[in-house]
Amino acid sequence: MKPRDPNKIEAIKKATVQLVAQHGLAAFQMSALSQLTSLGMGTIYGYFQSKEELINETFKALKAKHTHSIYKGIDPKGIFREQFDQLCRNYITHRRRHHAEHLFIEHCQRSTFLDATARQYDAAAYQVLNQLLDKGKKEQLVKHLPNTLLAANIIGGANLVIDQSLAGHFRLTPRTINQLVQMSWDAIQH
Amino acid sequence: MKPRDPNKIEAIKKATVQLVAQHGLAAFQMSALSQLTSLGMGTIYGYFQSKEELINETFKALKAKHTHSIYKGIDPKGIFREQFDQLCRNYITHRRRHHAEHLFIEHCQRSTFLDATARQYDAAAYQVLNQLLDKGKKEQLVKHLPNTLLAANIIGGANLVIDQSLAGHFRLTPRTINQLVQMSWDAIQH
DNA sequence: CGTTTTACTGAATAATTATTCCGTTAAATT
DNA sequence: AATTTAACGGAATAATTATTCAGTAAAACG
Repeated sequence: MKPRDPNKIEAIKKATVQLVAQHGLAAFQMSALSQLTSLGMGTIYGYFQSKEELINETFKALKAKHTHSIYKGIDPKGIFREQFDQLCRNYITHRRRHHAEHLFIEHCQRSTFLDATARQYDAAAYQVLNQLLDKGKKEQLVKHLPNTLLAANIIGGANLVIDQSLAGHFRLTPRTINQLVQMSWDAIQH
Repeated sequence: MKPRDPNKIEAIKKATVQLVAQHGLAAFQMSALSQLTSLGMGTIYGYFQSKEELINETFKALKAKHTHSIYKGIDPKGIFREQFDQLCRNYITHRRRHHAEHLFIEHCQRSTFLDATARQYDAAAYQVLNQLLDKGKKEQLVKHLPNTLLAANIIGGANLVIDQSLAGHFRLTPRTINQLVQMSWDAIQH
């Protein structure tokens, strides 16, 4: 019975991300979604059973996509410092380019909308970073601290800077990105 | 006409913080607030004109309180490294002890609830940190980078670690707090 | 072409949730 | 203690917002 036009599915998800990123989950209404997509209410409910399902499906799709694309382009045989650099840059670039998606994810994580399946998609995202940090420790390049601590410094710092930058309070240039990565490196290096 | 019992005002604000921190602004309902405070709906509306006013008043009160208490206990004549340490520790301690309040603030900041007045309370919070960083640069102890970059690393890292810790994924001990502060120092030091 | 099937629309309905308002209780004043 | 005044509770109402469904258009099929 369900229609299955992939273009519409994607359009609906995309608009959902945009609206939630812009005004928060609290203000996200199906009627606004209908307007933004120029689709009737009924059409949207043809593709998603409920608002909750829509949020969860959108979340899972994004999370899978992100996990995949942040960890690519890293030479598995390269030297550690270069791998670290590449990873930082990937993350920064990705978060800047897909900022609305990251905001959407964070809104969801702080809400009660997500079901159990969706929450599982979350843990997987840190796996490759952990492996990299472990390798760095073995080579005596990285402090022997819990990965949680190391990762928090890298990710947390980057997130705040990027948010400031996209809010117009700071200008991110190739130069300042270098400085940011260097700071993270100084923080974790042995 | 308005009743003015300060105990009730505080009780209402406190419950608001708790509920929003727990389930997000999207799920925050006045009826839940009535239940948690054991006050009738009418009573709450005697103290606050609307849900929106309630959120804004609660936000402003918290923001003012936090800004004040995070920057205290720092010896203005002490040496820089000790001031930096104290500030980091203040922030970490405060965010741990008042985690729900910090979450509430972040939920508000990402929403459309806040009015113009409330948003002004936000900028003031960074002022003392900026002064400290400027001093550090003058003494050649801190990298000559924009404060936004330096601050983001300190605050961003701490936030993530504390959130992980309160979610039960990591144990913060005096030892790991030291390590966290040391990482921040390594990140910003010249 | 007529017929059937499928997708779509959006006003109508249902469900949820903010807000009001009046009866009641407690406190203050005389 | 009688009377006035202020605070409170919570069911009733109003407003908002999710969801449905009967009608319509478009596509697929013979």
